[in-house]
Amino acid sequence: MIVNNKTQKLIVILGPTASGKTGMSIKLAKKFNGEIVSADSRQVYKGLDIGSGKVTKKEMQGVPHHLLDVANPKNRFSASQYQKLANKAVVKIQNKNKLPFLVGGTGFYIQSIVDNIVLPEVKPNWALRAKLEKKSNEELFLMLEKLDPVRAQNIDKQNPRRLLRALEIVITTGRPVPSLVIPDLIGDPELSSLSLDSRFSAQGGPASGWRGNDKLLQIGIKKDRAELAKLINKRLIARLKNNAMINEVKKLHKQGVSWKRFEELGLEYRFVAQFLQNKITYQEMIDNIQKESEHFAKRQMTWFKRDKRIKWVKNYRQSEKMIINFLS
RNA sequence: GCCGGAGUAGCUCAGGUAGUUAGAGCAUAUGACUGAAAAUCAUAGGGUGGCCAGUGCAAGUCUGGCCUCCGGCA
Repeated sequence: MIVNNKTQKLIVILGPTASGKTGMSIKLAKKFNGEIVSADSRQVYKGLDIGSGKVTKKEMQGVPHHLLDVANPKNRFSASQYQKLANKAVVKIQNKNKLPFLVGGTGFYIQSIVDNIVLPEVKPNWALRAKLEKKSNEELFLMLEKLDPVRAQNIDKQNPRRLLRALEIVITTGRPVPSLVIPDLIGDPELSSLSLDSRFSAQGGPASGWRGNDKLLQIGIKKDRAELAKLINKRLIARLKNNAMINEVKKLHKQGVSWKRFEELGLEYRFVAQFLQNKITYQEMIDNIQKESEHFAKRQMTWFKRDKRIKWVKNYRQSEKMIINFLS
C-alpha cells in the first residue's frame, strides 16, 4: 500500500509551544501547494480547541488540515493510532501530488512518522496495568529483568509508566520489546536500514521512514526563552478573554470528560479544571499555566535537540528558502 | 505598652526528650522518553539555622537579651 517513491518528500515544521508553527505552516503550504498533517497530541481531540490552540477554519485559509478532531477526549488516544492515521494522510496528500507538511510540537508523534518507529502491536491492557500498578518500581523492574533483560538494561527504572508498558509487551506476547535503532539520530547517515523485527510491524509508513536528505526536511522554529515566555503569556491572556477557555472546559466536563481526565490532558486543561473545582484560585491557575507551559516548552526543546537533522530557522523567509532548495 | 505565636534553601514549611556531612514540596538549572508524550520520570546547585551572649564534651534544639513579623488586648 505504501509507495516509497524517491520523488516523494516530507517537510516537517516543528518547534516549542507558542513558537508560531501554525501561522508559518499555513503560509508555506499555500506557497508550495501543500496540505498540513498536524502532529499535536491534544489537537487530535474533538472539542479541545481554545486550550490546545487549534487552528480555526478561518485561519486555515483553505489549506486542508489532517489529524485534527479525530478522537473523543473522553478516551485516550495513542501514538500508535496517530502513526496509522498520519501515515495514511501523508499518502493521501502525495497521491494528490501535493506536498505534505507535518506540523506540530509532539516530538514522539513526529518521530513515529519520520523514522517510522516500530510500535509493538500490543494494545494497552488496563486490567493487567491495574494489577501491576500496585507493585513498587523495584518489583516491576525485577520482573522485567527476568522477562526481558535487554529492555531492562536501558529502561528508566523509576518510571512506572515505562515499566508497565514494557512488561505489558512481554507478558502478552511472550517476546521481548524490539530494540530501537535510529542511526540518523546518532548522526550516522550511512546506516540506513532499521533492523526491523519481523514479529512486529510498523504501521503504514515507508520501511525505513523518511530518512535521507533528499526525502526529508525538518525545520525547527527557534525562539529564545524570554521571547517564548512573552508569547506564551500573550496567548494565555487571549485565551482567557470572555471566559472562552473556562467555558470550553465547563462544556467538555458537561459532555462527560471527567476531572481526572483533565489532569491527564495537562496544562490549560489541568489547571482550568482545578480552578473550576475550587482547588486553586484564578490567579494560581494563571500562574500555573504560564509556568508549566514554559517547562513544557523546555521539555520539547530537550527532545528536539537530540535530532541533528533539524534545521533551525528564525522566520518565514529562511524556511521558504530552505524549502526551495530542498525541492530543487 | 501588655499577652500569645512565629523567625530554618528563592517561596511554603518538617525537624520527640540537644548528639555523625540540617530535610521535604515547589521554584531554578540540566536531562531522559519503545502504544498516556501538554503525559510520565530522573539528576544537580542552593542554607554563617534573625542577631548577640551564656550553659554543655556537644545548641536549629536549653537560658537570657536585642531585632523583625503576625494575631489578640489596651
